[in-house]
Amino acid sequence: MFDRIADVLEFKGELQFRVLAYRKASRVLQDLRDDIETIWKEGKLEDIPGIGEGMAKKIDEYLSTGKMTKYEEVTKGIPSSLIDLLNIQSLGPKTLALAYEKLRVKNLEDLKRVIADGSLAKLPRMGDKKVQSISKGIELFVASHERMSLGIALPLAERVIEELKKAVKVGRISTAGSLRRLKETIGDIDILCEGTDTTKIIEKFTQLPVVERVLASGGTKASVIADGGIQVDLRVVEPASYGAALQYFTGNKDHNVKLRGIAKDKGLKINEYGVFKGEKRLGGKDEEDIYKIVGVPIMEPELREDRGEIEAALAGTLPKLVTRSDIEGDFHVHSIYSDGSDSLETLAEKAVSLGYSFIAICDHSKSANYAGGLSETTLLKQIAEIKKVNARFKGEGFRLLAGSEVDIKADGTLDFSDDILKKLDVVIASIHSGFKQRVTERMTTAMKNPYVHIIGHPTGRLISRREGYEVDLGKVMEAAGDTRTALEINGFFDRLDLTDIASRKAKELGITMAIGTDSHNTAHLEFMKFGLAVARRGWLEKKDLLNTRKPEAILKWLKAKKAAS
DNA sequence: GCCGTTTTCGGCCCGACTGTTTTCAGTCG
Repeated sequence: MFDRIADVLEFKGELQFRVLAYRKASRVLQDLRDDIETIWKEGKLEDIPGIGEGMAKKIDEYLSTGKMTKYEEVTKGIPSSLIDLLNIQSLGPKTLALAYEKLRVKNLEDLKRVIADGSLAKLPRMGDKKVQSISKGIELFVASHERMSLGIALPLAERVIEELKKAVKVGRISTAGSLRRLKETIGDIDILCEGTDTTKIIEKFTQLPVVERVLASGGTKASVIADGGIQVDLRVVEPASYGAALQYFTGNKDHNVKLRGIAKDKGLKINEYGVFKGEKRLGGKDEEDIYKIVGVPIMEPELREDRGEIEAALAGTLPKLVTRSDIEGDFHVHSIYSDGSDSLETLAEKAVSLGYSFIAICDHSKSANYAGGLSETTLLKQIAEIKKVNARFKGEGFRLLAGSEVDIKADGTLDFSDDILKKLDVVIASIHSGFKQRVTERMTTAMKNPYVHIIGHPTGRLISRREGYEVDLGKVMEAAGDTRTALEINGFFDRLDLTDIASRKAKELGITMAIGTDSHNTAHLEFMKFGLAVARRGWLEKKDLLNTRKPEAILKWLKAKKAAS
């Protein structure tokens, strides 16, 4: 609602700072790790940075009565079909207001009409070229205005960088923006590169094979649409400014605003070319320069979301984030026994090549007909084969863990009996059906079972496809703490579940987490990088993840639950 | 609309590109 208010106020020409205040309020509420109702009941709304007296009153009114007077006042008489048009590139609030006032444009159809009949181009400060770029914006708007998942964007960005390196000589080159922060979804791909012959680099970039269409192209930057309809922005800077530009374009916006504010208080100015005192550039070649000069310890890109990382840096309490080299293995791997496509041996070989000391084979359980779930008999057969494979890999310091991804059925019971479960090294319990049926209760019951070690994909969301279960994550986390059950960070890029914010909350509650890639073939094992991205964005350290321990220590940890119950 | 402790009023990050202008407004990130 706050976001919508911001949109409408902007459309109405309201003071920009007020608009920004609403946008910021919207963002901090979305970033909350605790339930807003809990904070509200404790009377601590105004403790949230960005929420002042005015916003708190509006939240209070909404939570008390279910309506918000300000929202109704602001949006009164403004059709939502009109405000939706602000998502069209090159069409901003000023132009839209003009079209609304002069030409009574109220929706996409109207807009298309005034473009076709030439009346939009005749308005003041409008012309054919402007209308043309709005037309292009409409095409993009209609085709896809959804963010793409990290799992799609990252390989595409890597491809663009490879092509660019082949086409022209460049210096340092990196992804920037939300992609460098490894956010779960990406709006557009930002690439930054270092070079002296900027004109040539820009020119070659716009001619790459992957480029479908050029949106804009200037002396230092260009925007194109690449295969698949995603926008790619390239920015070229000279070596002395590369670090400053990398810092600047990595963001996020609120992080940068805060850092610049700190710089400003010290009489310094940060822009994408460096840190300046008056006219004098104090640094900018490397990203570290910027933070160092401003007096804020540098932090990893994944943390730069203005979620308290600058404050933590200043207080010396930044987390030492878990890294890829800390990871000993993967907890969630499917094999050819259920709906995976590779054998136990092939999976083991790949895992060894990744430097792992274990992977847990967790195929589906018997009720999962859709995924070739294993019967008790087949599961026992699989356990026997795992033992054989382990004998082969013994000398390499690697072992398969025998596991199962056991369904929590719609009636709340588990798909295998305890007699079966206790034969396994590791048990993941997951919900695959009955998404709206007492999900929280079913999960907490499953956690009370001493043989259940991990809850798989705890919210069930599929990025941009499915909302997830009706689950009270707060209660699930409480139960995870009480029963000493781990929660999964599912690294399959469509899931990324738990999310970064939920993972951080779980960490704060002292809950251990386990990354599982939900692999269905050897290539999927690489999705560990996405699970790791979530963990790092959730401020997780080595100790917070079960994956960072050796198999013997893991088995000890897993068995301890049974011993304690 | 938020925020601060040198301020409860007056700030609020900064610059590139485009197009319509002939000095700048609008949009974007």
